[in-house]
Amino acid sequence: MMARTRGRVTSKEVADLAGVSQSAVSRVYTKGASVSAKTRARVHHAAQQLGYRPDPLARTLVTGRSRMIGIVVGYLDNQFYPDAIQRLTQQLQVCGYHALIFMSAQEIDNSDKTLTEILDYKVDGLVIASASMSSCLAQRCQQEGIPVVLFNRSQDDDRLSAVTSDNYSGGKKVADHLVESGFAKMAYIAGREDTATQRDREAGFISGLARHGCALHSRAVGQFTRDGATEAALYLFGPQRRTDDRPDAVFVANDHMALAVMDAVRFTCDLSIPQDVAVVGYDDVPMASWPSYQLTTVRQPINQMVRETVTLLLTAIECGNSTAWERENVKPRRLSIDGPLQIRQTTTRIDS
Amino acid sequence: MMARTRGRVTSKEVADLAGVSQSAVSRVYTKGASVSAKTRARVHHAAQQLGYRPDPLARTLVTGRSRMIGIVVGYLDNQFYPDAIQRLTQQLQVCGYHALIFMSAQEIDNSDKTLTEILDYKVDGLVIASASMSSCLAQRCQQEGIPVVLFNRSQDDDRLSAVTSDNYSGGKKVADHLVESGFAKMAYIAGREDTATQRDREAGFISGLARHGCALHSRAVGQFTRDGATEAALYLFGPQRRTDDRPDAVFVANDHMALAVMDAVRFTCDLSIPQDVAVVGYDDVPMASWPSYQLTTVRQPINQMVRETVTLLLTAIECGNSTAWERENVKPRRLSIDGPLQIRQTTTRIDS
DNA sequence: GACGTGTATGAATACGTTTGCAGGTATATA
DNA sequence: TATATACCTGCAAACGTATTCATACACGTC
Repeated sequence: MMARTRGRVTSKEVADLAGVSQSAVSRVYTKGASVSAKTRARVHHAAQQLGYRPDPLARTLVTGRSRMIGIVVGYLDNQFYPDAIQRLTQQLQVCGYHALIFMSAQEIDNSDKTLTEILDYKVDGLVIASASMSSCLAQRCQQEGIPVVLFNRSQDDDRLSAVTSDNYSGGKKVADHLVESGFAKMAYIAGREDTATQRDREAGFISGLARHGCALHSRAVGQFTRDGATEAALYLFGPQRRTDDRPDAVFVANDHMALAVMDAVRFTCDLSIPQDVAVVGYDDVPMASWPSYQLTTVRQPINQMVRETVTLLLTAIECGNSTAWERENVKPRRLSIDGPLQIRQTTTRIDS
Repeated sequence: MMARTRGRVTSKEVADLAGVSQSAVSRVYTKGASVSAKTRARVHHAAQQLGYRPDPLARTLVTGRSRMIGIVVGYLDNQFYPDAIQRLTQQLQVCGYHALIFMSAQEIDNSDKTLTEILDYKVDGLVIASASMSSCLAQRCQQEGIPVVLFNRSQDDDRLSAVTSDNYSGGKKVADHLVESGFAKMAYIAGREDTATQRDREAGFISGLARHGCALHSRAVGQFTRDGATEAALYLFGPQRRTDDRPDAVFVANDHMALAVMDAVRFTCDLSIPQDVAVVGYDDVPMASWPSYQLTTVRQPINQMVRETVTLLLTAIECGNSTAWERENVKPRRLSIDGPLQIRQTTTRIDS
């Protein structure tokens, strides 16, 4: 292994050492090309000797494919996303792709600029896990011909593929569980009202309650943020609220908020969980199972979601040329995967 | 704004429309090149009309600079890292760079493969925040001529720049605080023994204790993982330990572990914090200030660390050519930034 | 009017790779 | 032996940009 002092080793140098043409060494490294066993061996030997590795950028320039997938994410406060990113990255790596992670800033115009920059880098596909992404991006990607999959985020625009858990069904399961556990005055703390995720979870919850002849007792909006959730909890359970008007159970639109709600309920409102209030979340982030919280929650089948996301994206990418299949198989698909209710102590009635 | 149906708009097309040479349009987009106001205007106009954006990959191919910084990170379970990544990404974006995030897998050989892949993508610099990175990577990067900064991770090999908080001083502050608060039997739960971060925090703690005439009562290793910390806590505070041999305070090498310790102490060992045991962490992750924990901890001055990291990296990158400064200014620097002790309720003696 | 100085420009080349094309060699078939 | 077939191989042209070099031009200055 001979180390080059300056610059990279090029395929030309390998070719010279191996006594073949530059094309030959290129073909050795391009899968499916026709090359004899003899030259392959000679090239491999020369390459190893020189420490040669093909330059992916140069390759991208001519092939148009970068083997890079952009992942767009808003904030990483909510533990669900680091977790998802980690698994997505690994899964993509297994398939020979690399993940480019972008953080979309809060402002709309800025996120549009971010998108443009992503596209400039010629990613082969895009996973969008950020709620704050403007919807017009869809059009632009479609236009540039790069596949997009929304992750844990649906949208009205059904020209985009999306992978989510079955939010509606999840909400329903929560309703069933709470009613069957004997809770009566149900509250809901919503996420951002402009997201389908929020709407579906709430709709499922309401419909589930209705099936049992129940209705929502009260409602507040937490915007999917910790601060928002804290505020919402104070509105529902704060001292200004009459005790007989206080909900005895609350379904919070995600765990990130639910943990904040639990803290507010316990330490600011001085109430017990679940004796005074039952709490249910959504996601099953790692912290939900920590002893301090033991939060009942709908588990997002994250491994399955990741697997489906990658599959969807890669088939879309790899069928991008065959015009016959193109219309058939690349047609946007919307997967919603069912996740189980993980029952823990925040909803466990203590019969005393 | 005329949308192209197939492929990208090239500088040649812009040149043709503007009636200038391709060189001219290139010069318009390369800072510091000499272009007349007239042609600049014509090019801009044509570019806008066609929706032209320079291709960063092609640019990289010829300049050798990608304006990309690789960030290598191990796991994202520890909330400190998502937080750091978020800020690093934003700070880099401000400086006109993009962050490529890589997750180094657990195995050593795999992490080496990861590194190779990073270098293939021609990043201009590298931030390494992963403890599991083999040290030989240093050599390889130095050799390839790309600057590296270790973030929150020091190393024996002093050919690398590193930005950390002042771990030694932090450990000392913890000792001062615990002694002054009246605790007597001090325990320590260590991170991975092969990291300088771990060693420095412990050394500072021990030395601080010594200054007050105290010594460590007991010690366990948590490996920087939640499970490891739980196990360590059970070893120190589990039922098998005689009450008079039980530590009354424990300094845990980071918050990620400290939260696990608190859970184990409270819910498995059935002890009160801080009445039975005081707990101190390191990092000041968001959860440390949540009402459920209220963890006393050494705050990492993360904003300052990020700023210094970016500065260090970018000066190294941008002085890479001038051979005069090169030896002087690119010489590896090791910054350790002091962080305050954030006192909360896990160490607040209740005088009863 | 000659001459230097500085700026603006285009032609051409390089960056490292893939790939269409045409030729070339070997093996198999008639 | 001639011919078809398959498989390899090298040449050369891309991909989209930055940059060197030589030239052309404008502008003062002596």
